[in-house]
Amino acid sequence: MRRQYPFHEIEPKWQKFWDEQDSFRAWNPGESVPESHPFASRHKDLLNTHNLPPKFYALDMFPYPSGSGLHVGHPEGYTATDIVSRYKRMRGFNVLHPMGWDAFGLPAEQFAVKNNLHPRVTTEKNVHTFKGQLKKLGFSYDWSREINTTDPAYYKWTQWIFLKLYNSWFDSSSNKARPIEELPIPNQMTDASDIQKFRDDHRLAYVSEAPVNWCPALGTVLANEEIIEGKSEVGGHPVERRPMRQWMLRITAYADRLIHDLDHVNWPEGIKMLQKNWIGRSEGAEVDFKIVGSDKIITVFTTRPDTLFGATYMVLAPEHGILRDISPTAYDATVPLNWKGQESTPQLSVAAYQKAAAKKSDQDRQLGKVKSGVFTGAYAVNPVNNAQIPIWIADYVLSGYGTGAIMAVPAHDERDLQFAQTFDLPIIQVVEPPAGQESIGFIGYGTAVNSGFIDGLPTGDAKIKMIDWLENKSVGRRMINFKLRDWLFSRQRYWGEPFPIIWMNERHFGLDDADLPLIPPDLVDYKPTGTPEPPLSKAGDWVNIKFTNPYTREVGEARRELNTMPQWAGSCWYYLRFTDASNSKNFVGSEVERYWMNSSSPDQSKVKGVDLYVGGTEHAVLHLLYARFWHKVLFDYGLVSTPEPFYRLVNQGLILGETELHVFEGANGKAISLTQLRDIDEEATPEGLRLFAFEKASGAKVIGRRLAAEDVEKKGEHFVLKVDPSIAVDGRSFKMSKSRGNVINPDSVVEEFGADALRLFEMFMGPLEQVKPWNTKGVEGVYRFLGRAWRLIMEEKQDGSWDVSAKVQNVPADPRILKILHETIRKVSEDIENLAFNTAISQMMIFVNEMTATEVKSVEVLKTFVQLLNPFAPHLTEELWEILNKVEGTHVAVLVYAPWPSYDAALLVEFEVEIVLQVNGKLRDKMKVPVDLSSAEMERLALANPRVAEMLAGRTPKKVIVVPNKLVNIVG
RNA sequence: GCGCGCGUGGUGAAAUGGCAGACACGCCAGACUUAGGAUCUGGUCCCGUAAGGGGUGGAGGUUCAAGUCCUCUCGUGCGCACCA
Repeated sequence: MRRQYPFHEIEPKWQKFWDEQDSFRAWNPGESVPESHPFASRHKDLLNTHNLPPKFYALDMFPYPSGSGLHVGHPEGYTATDIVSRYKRMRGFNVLHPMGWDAFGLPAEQFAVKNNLHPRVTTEKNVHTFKGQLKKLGFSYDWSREINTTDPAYYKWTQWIFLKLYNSWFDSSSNKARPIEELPIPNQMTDASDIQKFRDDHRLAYVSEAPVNWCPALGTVLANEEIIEGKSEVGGHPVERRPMRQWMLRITAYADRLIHDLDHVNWPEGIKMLQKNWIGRSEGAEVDFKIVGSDKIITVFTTRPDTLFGATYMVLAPEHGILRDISPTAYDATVPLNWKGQESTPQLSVAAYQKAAAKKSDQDRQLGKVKSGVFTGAYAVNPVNNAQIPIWIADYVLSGYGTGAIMAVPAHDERDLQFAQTFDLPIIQVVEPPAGQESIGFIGYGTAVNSGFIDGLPTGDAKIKMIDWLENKSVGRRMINFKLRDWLFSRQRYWGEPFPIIWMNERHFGLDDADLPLIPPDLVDYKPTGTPEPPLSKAGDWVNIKFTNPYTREVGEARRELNTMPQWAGSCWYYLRFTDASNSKNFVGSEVERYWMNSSSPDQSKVKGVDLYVGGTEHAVLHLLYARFWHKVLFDYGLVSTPEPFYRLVNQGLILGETELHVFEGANGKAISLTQLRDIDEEATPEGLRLFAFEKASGAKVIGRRLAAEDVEKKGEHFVLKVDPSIAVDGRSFKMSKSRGNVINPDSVVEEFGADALRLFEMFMGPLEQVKPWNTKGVEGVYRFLGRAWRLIMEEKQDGSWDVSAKVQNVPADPRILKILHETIRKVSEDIENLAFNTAISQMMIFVNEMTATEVKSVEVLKTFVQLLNPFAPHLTEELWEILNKVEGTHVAVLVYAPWPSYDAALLVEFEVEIVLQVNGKLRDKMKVPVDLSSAEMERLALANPRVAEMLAGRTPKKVIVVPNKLVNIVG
């Protein structure tokens, strides 16, 4: 296609200019701004008093620099924050808009292993590619603050924060993290090694031997959060449970705060909900059950203590530690008697069942399948009625939640009912449902029955009375439980932050801050070992060191921790580092942190944290939860000044591949033109047609093969399907993927249409938060719009070069145009604040359409319009700004720091408004009346209208509704 | 199964309870052109020659007035999934 305007010259020109001028530099408190910088001239007054203007922190989720380069999904969110950043800069804010690289992680290492390259090398290469691609899109990043999580100068502080966690315990009385030295030691504890162990058990970063998710294919353990349907999130490999010694972070201590503080941030409700569900708070009670013939007690957690009288058996998770103690006979041998004490067919031994359960993947343990379990031979005593109930083990009870044991109330729990029916266990109704509902299997709230002292109480009251009773008798207590588990924080990987931890005599010690960063050894072979032994074990010199025990001063052979941190570590605090990226003394300077993370202007008094954070929903739970957790620990120490990191969060919607047409036979469809499909042109090969036939649930007959070139006929300019005219065609969009062949490369879009068109299109597609398909024709549409805007000012000469149009003149604005201009100022300003970029662009299109039709074009008006368009299409507008300034004969200043236009409300006042006349709610006519006409007068005019009279057909109006300046509705 | 969101032209979408379909794609017609995958102008929800009527997944409801609010229902997307 012919170029609409010379973007190929304009874009590199201004990118170079911005680079050289350092236009987008954000200034920290205490920094001196060079007089030559446009920021200085814009904020002369403030800088004279050594003050900075109000800040605005617009943050993108920094990318993982993958080998395949930028994807069109990246620029979507980046453009949104860039528009806001440029807008805020013009509004006079000191804008922090940074970018960096989340460069540790599995894919980099896997790629490196496969191609026999060091991950550092491939990472550097990928970062270079990404950065080049981003620069070509004209984002206003302050590149002086670029950070990379794999840079020792950065991960030094990641390790430092880890040590903070390591050297802390959670004081539940003050609900805060405190230094481990302040942990109260039990009086009777005097032995130094006991004390050390006691402390180790309370650290926010601790070592656990619990069963973890081991992924043999990846050669590492994974966090619960990284497992989807029993498979690894990365690669989809099977995962098995096995006990391993791992580092955990005590995120559960913060569960309550992580829920509550969501009330104070401006996030999408859906994301708040996801986090709340993930944390999974539930209120209930713990109940202690005595075991018959033993002095042991089993504690269960229940949200329905009111159903305690209906507990007819108890179930323990297979991994429950008490099993060996309570069922010595049944543990290794089969139980000869069933739970009723009768002889029965032999069942598995407890040990055998445990073994079988451990092998099962999570998927095999899913709901809906037949429940399995074995009787342990032991009985527990129900504290409310002293009934002896059999104790079973079953894998439908999870070891990681609550106490790993439940009281089973089959009458009022779906799973317990299923289990009871399978094993013929008693079912006792204890809740009477509202009328008309089946009582057995009823799980809602009703009235207590067959329940002694709580009979007749509604469920809510019954719960309270039961808990009071339990607490009185010291056999139970009020309890809140969370689904959230502690965060498995170690990985058996090379390409991650090494732990600043040393092991000596089976004890771990944290490094001193002075020893950071701890840099990993340069291995020749950093491939996973295929066993739980991390790759770092291969670096003998690095691993084995002499160490002095800081407590005992004992010197000896020690070993470094061989695990590395997960990829999430670096992204947990990068937004803080951006505020002070080159600070070598601190993870971030406190004055700087306060400036950027807190409100600094009165009108933003509620804004705490990053002002705007835009990214994909894929991080709705993990990254955002982890980062909030770290932030809160830092907050407890006063190292950051806000309880939450991100004030306003927005999720951009996924961009799907271009719509594919799917064809059916037999339904009531018609042959359609295929020009919407870009790949069909004269050069198209049969393979090039992205056209598939597929089966539709409605039963339309399927063509059953991929369409070929023969199926398409050329009619004039268009291609038409040569299929039966009774064919139905359906359009569908899919996620972009290499295998589907529908990935759009931003580079090729920039090449063909320019960066401004790509930016504009991604914003024009629809609401930012919505999922939407790519459409190359749509890019052409906004590209044409930019061309029209360019041609408002420029004219093409015979030789193809451009010159200022003679229609552009130094004249006052036409009043009609002025009104549209001010409407556009208002609409664009409001829409940017609301991130409604699509409608802002629509308004600017309306303006350009109007302006195109005028003969003489006022420079002043055009300049204002160019300012409005600038955040969206920065290159084109800088060029036009320069040209218009020349025409006007004014001093050329960079548009980046030009003040944002304000609209004149007086110009928007209407003198006449169009009133809609309705009869019985139906539009019948319209009339023009002076603005703010009285209701009585409007009514009179409406009734006098001939169309209205006609529609009333002589009836007397029963009622007349008058909405001032809007409509009159006559009910007749 | 549970939770949340979304259903508007051929397509992407607009619409503080007040004229449904702004803006754009596509399509149709015209102008200018050696040419047009450039540009410009006009048209384009459905039925109807028209008057008029119908129309925001479906069925009800509230209201003078519903795409918008309520109830039910169907479809679809996302998330969680034996969490006691």
